[in-house]
Amino acid sequence: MAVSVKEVAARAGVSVGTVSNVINRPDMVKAETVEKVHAAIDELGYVPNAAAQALREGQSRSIGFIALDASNPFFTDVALGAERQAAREGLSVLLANSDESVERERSHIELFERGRVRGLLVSPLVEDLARLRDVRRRGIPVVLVDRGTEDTSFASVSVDDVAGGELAARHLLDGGRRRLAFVGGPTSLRQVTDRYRGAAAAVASVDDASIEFVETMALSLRGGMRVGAELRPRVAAGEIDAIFAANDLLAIGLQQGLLGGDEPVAIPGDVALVGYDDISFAAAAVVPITSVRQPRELIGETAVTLLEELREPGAEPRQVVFEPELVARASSASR
Amino acid sequence: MAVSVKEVAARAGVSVGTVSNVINRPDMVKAETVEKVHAAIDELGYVPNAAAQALREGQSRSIGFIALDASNPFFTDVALGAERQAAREGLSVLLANSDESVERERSHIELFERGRVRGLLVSPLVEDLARLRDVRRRGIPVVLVDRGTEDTSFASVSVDDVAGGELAARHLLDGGRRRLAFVGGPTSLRQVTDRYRGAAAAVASVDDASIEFVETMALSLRGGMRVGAELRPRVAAGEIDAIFAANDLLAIGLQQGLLGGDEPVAIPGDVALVGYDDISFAAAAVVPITSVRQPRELIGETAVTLLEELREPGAEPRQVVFEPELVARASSASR
DNA sequence: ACCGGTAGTTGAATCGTTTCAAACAGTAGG
DNA sequence: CCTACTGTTTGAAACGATTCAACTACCGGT
Repeated sequence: MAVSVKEVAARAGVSVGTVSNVINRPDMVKAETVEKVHAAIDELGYVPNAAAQALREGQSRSIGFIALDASNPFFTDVALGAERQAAREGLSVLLANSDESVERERSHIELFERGRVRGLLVSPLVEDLARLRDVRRRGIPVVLVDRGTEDTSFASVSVDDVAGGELAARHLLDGGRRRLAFVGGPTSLRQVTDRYRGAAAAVASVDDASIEFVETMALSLRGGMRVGAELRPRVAAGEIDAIFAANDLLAIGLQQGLLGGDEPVAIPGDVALVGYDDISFAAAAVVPITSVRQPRELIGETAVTLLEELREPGAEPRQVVFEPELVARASSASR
Repeated sequence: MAVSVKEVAARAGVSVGTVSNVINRPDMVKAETVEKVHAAIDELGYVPNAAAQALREGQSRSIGFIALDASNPFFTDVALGAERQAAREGLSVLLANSDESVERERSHIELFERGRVRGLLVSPLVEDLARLRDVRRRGIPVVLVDRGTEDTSFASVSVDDVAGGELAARHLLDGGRRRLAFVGGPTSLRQVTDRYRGAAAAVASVDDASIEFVETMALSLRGGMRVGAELRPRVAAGEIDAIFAANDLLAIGLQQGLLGGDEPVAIPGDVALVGYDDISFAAAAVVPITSVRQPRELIGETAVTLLEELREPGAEPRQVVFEPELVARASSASR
């Protein structure tokens, strides 16, 4: 069905080797021949078969990117950065969505491994990195994205989530808040626990301040709305005067939950709100949301760079950590 | 480097054919042999090479999905639906982002064609479908997503954008608005022109109503903000009392532009706002945005189904058209 | 002892591309 | 006329999985 080098060769009246040379090293072929072959390629609509190339080369020209949640704009921006850098090196990025499901993460890893991708960027779901270690042992370089780890045998690009959590909590404390709630989950996500730890550290340094951990099932709009509605009476009762959400989707949902219903509370009047990631929708919310910004596209670019570094023989895996930055908006204004 | 059937065969003390049989038709192999082979597979960490399989089969188990803008939650939801349906059929979906760039669209089409994907779902950028016709001629089935076409030789899944535009405009007119503005662009996108046409038709049926086309560079938050700021004085001057945005990203940006600056206007007091797609952020905006809803995940699922249908010999390409639905929120309340 | 049949296993051929040693044609130098 | 060399082209081998005709071993029946 599909056109192969063989047909092109026959049409141009040369051998398959020559066709391949025309494509890959045209300067060692006579100009006249090059022309003949190109004519044949165009006439037949020849498109090289990537499967055959990958088989020959031992690996494909693609990088696999497994995101925690592709519907979170944070990850699409990271992916955009990765694509950009990959394009510069003549590679492409295939995006897969683990949707916070361990099972899907597993099946995507396998899919990419079967595809002999050139490398894997993973925003890993679980604390257990054993599976990724297996992948690496089989010769596929792995870079962890948005997640640092003590295991320095992995290359990683991350943002200091403990510092980010501290930044957020300190900002709330500086604004005069004392009864904080941290909303996030599942606790199996490192991002969630680190951000909480940072916030808790900041809170511990202030005498009369406290922080409470409110666990959610997922870092989603929906999850936030539910918790927001639950927390509303407690805010009204003065038990909570500030909420730090583990990401912006959650924060936006929380805001909806808090502002909805029969007896909405005021933001920032009754309660201050801080999110994380600074996705573009955070600024567009009912009350613009203060957020901890991460250099999203830079994270993606750097991940691809680290991946390419890993391929050099004897290369040491690097851990790159960026610093987060607080973007203050109306949702956390002092009272 | 990587482990192949050959090594597995050697380790298990059988031939390569037997290893393959164990994997693909275990019931014709002696139980004892199956066990031996599985042991070898586990010990060596064998992962089948998808490139070799694809080469042999003539095509891969993956479907390519080229989205107009992967950072638009609308498309990630469509992709989610597609993935779900694909998973049911044992396939996977590879996502690529054309970012409203014709050049990137072209390069992704080529990438997928090289990869001999099983089919292509495309949300096409340009009116010119010639390139897709070439792809199809080379034997790769194509389904157009979110875009109908007169060319009935293409299978497509779309939502009636003319009806959607009419729905939006009629809603605004019913609310007493008369001086409408349609904001969208580029005009090369069918979605944009169809939605405008529908709106214009509704406006034409009301005597003293008018509609104006305001063109933007892209359907993005940023583009909306810019136009919103530009339109603000004209709204204040009473020249415009309703805005229909070609999608929700634009609408959210517009809202920010209208509400910002020194002399913000009131929504829906001074101007009503309607968006399109009903992405989850629309409801979370400063003023919750009325929007025309499309069955996002269903679109994705249906696209995959149509693709599989196309593979059956002699199958006729189907055009599926869904009906849009208006979701009224605060941004378009009557005065 | 021979035939037919069943169950299990084998290994060569195939897919499309790239590589590389070898072949070839032509030219300059001796 | 031979040698050495350059520039160009060739065709077979290799990558890994699957398929399928051919083969082996064994059993039951005659």
